[in-house]
Order: sequence, then C-alpha cells, then structure tokens
Amino acid sequence: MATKVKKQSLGRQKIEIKKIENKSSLEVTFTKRRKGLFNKASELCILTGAEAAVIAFSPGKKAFAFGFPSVDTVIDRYISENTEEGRSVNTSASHHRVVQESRKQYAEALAKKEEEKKRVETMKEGGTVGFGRDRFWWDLSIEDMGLEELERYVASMEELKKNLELGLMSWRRQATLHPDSWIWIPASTQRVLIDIYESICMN
Amino acid sequence: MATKVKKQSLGRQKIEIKKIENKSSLEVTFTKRRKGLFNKASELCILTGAEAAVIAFSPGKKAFAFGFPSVDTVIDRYISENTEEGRSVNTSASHHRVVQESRKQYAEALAKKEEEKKRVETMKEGGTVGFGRDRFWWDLSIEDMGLEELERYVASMEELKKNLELGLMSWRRQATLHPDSWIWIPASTQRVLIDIYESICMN
DNA sequence: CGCACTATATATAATCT
DNA sequence: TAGATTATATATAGTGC
Repeated sequence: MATKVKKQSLGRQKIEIKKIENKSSLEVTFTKRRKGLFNKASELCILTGAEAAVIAFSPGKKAFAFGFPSVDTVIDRYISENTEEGRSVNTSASHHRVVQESRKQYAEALAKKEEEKKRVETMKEGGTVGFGRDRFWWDLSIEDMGLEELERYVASMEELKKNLELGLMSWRRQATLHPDSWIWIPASTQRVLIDIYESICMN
Repeated sequence: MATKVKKQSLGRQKIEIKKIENKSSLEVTFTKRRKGLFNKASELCILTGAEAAVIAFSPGKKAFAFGFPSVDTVIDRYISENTEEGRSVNTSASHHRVVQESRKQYAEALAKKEEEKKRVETMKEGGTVGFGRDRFWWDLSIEDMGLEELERYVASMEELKKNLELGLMSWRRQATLHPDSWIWIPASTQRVLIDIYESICMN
C-alpha cells in the first residue's frame, strides 16, 4: 500500500509577471495567452452582450484581432466617441473614463508585477528586443502555407462527403479532430451561398 | 469527531456560455470579466512585449479600454496595416489573418457554447439528423441575435452574394453540401469568404 | 455598486511527443 | 514545432456586507 507514485509533471508553475527573456518560451506564451485572451473576450461578449475588440501585435509584429460584432465596428465606435464630432460633455467624460481605465489597468498590472518582485528595475529594460530573426508560424504568409492548406482542404472535403452520408453526428466527430482549421457557418448563410453558387453556375 | 462542517459557499459554479438574462448579474459578470480580461491583456504585454489593446462597451454602452503602449497607438497601427496605403500582397495577407482570427474565435466560442446542447439533441436523433422537424441550436442562435445585429447580418449576406457573383470561386465544392445544417468550412475557404466579407464591411 | 470570501471551474507552465 | 498531458496557479460564480 501507499505506493509512491512519481509525479509525471510539476504542473503549472508560478511565474513572475515580467518580460520573458527566453525567446522560444516567449513565443509559446504569446500563442497560448493570445488564445486565452481572445477566448475570454468571446465569452464576455456572449455572456453579457457586450461589444468588444482585442487587437494584439505579436513579438514578431504580426497583427491578431478579435472583434464582436467586428473589429471595425468596435473601433469605429470607440473613435467616434472620442473625436470632435460627438464631443459633448458626456462623450468627453466617456473619453476620460476610457483613458483612465487604460492607464489604471496597466498601472495595476505593473504594480502587481513589482509587488511580487519587490523591485523596480524591470521597468527600464532596454527597448530593443531583437525579434525577427527567424520566421514563426504566424509570420507565414497565406501564400506560404497555401500548399499544405490546400492538401488538407482536399482531404477534408473527401472526408466531409463521406461523413455526410453517415450523418451529421459522425461528421462532427471527425471535424472535432482539427477544430482550429474550421469555422462554423449557420445554415441560413449556407443557403445564401448555395444560392449564389447556383447563380454563378447558370451564367 | 468528524464534526460536519457546513460549506460556506458552493464555490464557483459552472455556467453555460450563453447570454445572461438576469440584468443585474449580467452587469456584475461584465465588471468582473472585464477586469479579468484587461488584466490578462496587461500580462500578455508585459510577459511577451506584445502591443495590445482591448476595447469593450458594456451592456450599458459605456466604453472601457486598455492599451499598451496606448489604445491609440495600437489602433493606429492596426488601421494603417489594413488600409490602402500599405495594401501590398503582404499586408493583405496580414489582413486576412487578422480577420480570420476574429471570425474564428467568435465562431469557436459559439460552437463551444452550444456543444453540450447540440450533442444531446443530436444523440436523441440516433445518428439520423432530423432536419426541419425540431428547431436545433443553429436556428436558435440566429434567433438570439438582436434585431439590429440580424439586420446587419442579412445586409452583409446580401453584399456577400453580390460580391461572390463577381467571380469568387474556391467555393463550388462547398455548394454540394447538405444545405440544412451548419457545416464546417476549411480555413482556406474561409479566407476567401472573409476577404469578401471585409471588402463589404469596409465599403 | 464595489469589495470580500469560498470553493470550484479554467487557464496555463512545464514537459513530453 | 504544433499538439497532448499533467498538476498547479488563477479566475470567477455565488453569496453576503
């Protein structure tokens, strides 16, 4: 009894909120946390009906964004609330709140970071970061990943056809295997698309 | 011994990711999650040196934003990357990725939201999907859209149709699929659609 | 409202493949 | 490296002030 079981992993470890120096783990962290951040934003929108946008530039300076209803919608509204056109007392107040929030949040994050570290030096790390030596997956252009993507597309289509014959359920199971490559579209949208397809074919 | 200690709280409960109906708890949730979201964004920036911005409009339509180095800095960069000025092949690719990310994330969230429900209902059909008889989740989610959103959605689809008729292909295979359900669309196809969709939104 | 607290749901650092 | 896996750090739902 009491067999000693060796832990297979240390599990999640506590980390300090400060600039990650190791380049590769920095990339991994960015990818993971970006995903988590976007997911949180999605949930916020769904749960509360809020409209929100998240824009993030990776260490490699590539843009990623999430927005509901769309990035542009949110940005447009944000901008319009903060420019002359609607600059009444109210919107001005709104603007102040926004900016304040922004500063406050970041300040709090910084404070938290320093709290743990009990040190301030991290604040002034050199500005140059030295990215861009290698190309990572998010740096690849669409053209670059075209071939692989295309192959998967064709293979997927074959699978899709096969599975559709068996029913939506089996298809779903198959699709779950590679969730990151797919997107859901609603039936109504699809009908429109098919409608379009037909009109194209008739020409 | 074994004094029975009554739990002081149920603790965090699992919730479905769907619109919260109770207005006050919705507001509380917005506040809590907004805080969490902004904090996550802060950490991402600090840990990876990424530049990011988060903008959120509360259910009460108040604006909140976080940005590093500043909201405007990030928005400006985002906009400049996605407008005529730098619209080369490369920026176009960047644009694609950005929008794709946006759509994908939301779609995934929606998919996740209804995952359980859908599974149950699909199971009930025993492999044969009963189209048209009952109302499934993909129908409900459309109905859950607000009127304004729905109108915008429909309008977008109309525009999409117009644009597709101008000669977008890569789509033909899709059209052979069964029209009465949500389907998965591969990322490559999605890019084409998104390109169109964006051209619509940008007017 | 905003804040505090508890207990549990999630996110994710480390590791391995 | 893009995924899994695992164990632990965090976020947060429910509740009370």
